[in-house]
Amino acid sequence: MYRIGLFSKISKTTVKTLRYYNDIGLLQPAYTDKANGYRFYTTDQLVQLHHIVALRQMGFSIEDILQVKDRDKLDYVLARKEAELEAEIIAAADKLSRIKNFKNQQERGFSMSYQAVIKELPECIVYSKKMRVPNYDAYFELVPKIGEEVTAANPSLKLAQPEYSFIVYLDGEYKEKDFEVEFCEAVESIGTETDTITFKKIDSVQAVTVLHKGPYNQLGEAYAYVFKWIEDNGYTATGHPRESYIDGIWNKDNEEDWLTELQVPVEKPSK
Amino acid sequence: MYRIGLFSKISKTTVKTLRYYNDIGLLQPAYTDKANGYRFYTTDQLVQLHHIVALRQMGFSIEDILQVKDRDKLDYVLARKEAELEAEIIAAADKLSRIKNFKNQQERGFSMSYQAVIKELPECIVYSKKMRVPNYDAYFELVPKIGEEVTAANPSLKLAQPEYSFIVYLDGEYKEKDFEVEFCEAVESIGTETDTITFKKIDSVQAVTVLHKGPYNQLGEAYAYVFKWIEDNGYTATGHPRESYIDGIWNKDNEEDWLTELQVPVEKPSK
DNA sequence: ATAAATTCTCCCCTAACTGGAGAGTCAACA
DNA sequence: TGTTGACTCTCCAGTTAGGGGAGAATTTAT
Repeated sequence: MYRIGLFSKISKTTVKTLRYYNDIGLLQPAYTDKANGYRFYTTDQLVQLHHIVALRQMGFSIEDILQVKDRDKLDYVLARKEAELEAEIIAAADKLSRIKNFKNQQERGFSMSYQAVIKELPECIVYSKKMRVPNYDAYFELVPKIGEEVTAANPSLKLAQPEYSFIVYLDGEYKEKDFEVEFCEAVESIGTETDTITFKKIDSVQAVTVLHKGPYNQLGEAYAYVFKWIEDNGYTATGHPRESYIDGIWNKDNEEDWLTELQVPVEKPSK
Repeated sequence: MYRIGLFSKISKTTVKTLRYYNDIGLLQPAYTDKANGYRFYTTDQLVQLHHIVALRQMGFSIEDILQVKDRDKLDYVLARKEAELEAEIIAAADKLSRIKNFKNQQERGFSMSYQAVIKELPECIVYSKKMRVPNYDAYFELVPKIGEEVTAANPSLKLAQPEYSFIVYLDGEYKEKDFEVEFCEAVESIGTETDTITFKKIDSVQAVTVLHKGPYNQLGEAYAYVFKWIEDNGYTATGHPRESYIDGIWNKDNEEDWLTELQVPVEKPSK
């Protein structure tokens, strides 16, 4: 019979941990003195504790170890933990990749410091209109007219909150002039369509996003950055990029203050 | 100016998180209404938050991000986090390796279920005697005599607490009879040596340990297990194995109750 | 005017312990 | 026998990065 201090040295486990394991019922001392509360351990507990530590070193939580006392659940818990660890390695490698990418970008002293963030874009309902425009300015002149057209056909239709309007480039590549685009604006519900305007539900999707501050003719840099980022970090683009307009001519006079979020749907290939 | 709910949707960040970031001073709203405590955000905060989220997705803690506001510390924090992530990947791979090893062992239905645990063996002072013995029984008959010899030369010398005596095999390989061994017993301080007995300090060392319950002639299985484990899990043995005697003839009559901890100093090769 | 939605603060919860306070207990030494 | 000093006890608070929920106040919509 060893008292807790000696047993802690034999087992190389702290006294605090032994008391904690006692409290939560993971490892009971062989005997507890009723009068003074002293815990007494034997080599039986040493064997049990050795087993517990072995499982802890495999990464199991204490909850898991309590479960595993039921031998039937062992296989299940083992398999689950294995999958968890594999996911953990992937997640850490992903972070590492981002950091290396960031350091690289710093060293090269990119003119603008973009930051990629992965988000889940929630599903939404939009009305959409496809068109060919010669340049950005022409596009932004058209937008209010589209709004009027939709309101004419759907007088009580409301825009979604927060407002979310974006453009999708239908050309295979990025262009600065004469491009085929689809304008989308999120609304609360599906309305009645017109010749040129359709409604659709867009499913939620994972996307890498970048904020671009400044005029639209510099968006090219943001595109370059984000597509390089996607490649460098082992993702794959799975949809058309969206430009979501946050601040623009409608609320900021100075082009330098315009704010746009570039969103590119991506997936991480499993292997 | 957006209220918190709307801003939370725009930024895809929960209201709870925004309030928390406000509390800890990571992201202040543009304006807080004194009368009702309402927080108001602008697109300025959107840009800041985007940056924060990017750093969080690289794995930085909030503490780190607060530090990084001081641009000088950025490089240092980046490098440290990189090292941490690499260590994390190694640790997870290590756990995974142990689990796979454990599953394997289960399937093969090993006769005895050994469990390997890695521990730091603390430094200690021992007296030591080298000798050649024909077998275990002869060895255990000699041990008390060594004790007497040491006590004769050092009447006031005390054994370390907990008691720690072990045998080191000096032959290159494991043998069951006629082996060259070094007997060591931990004591409180260095004493005066004799012809055959020397004192030395043993540095702390990392070791993989296995508990063996039963008679000594079955220790061979434990050796086989532990050396296979070392190889399977990518470690390297860096010293002689020690047998530490916990329960034995001196306190247990039945051989089946004897308990021995096999300790093999190891290192994890860095690459 | 009333109902519904939004926001506020405050408190508790997480995992696996660690650190410390204050009090009681034990063994050794003078 | 008294007194240290070592040991042990319980209880409380803190760690991360928020999540859940209560109850109250305010704002918005009907």
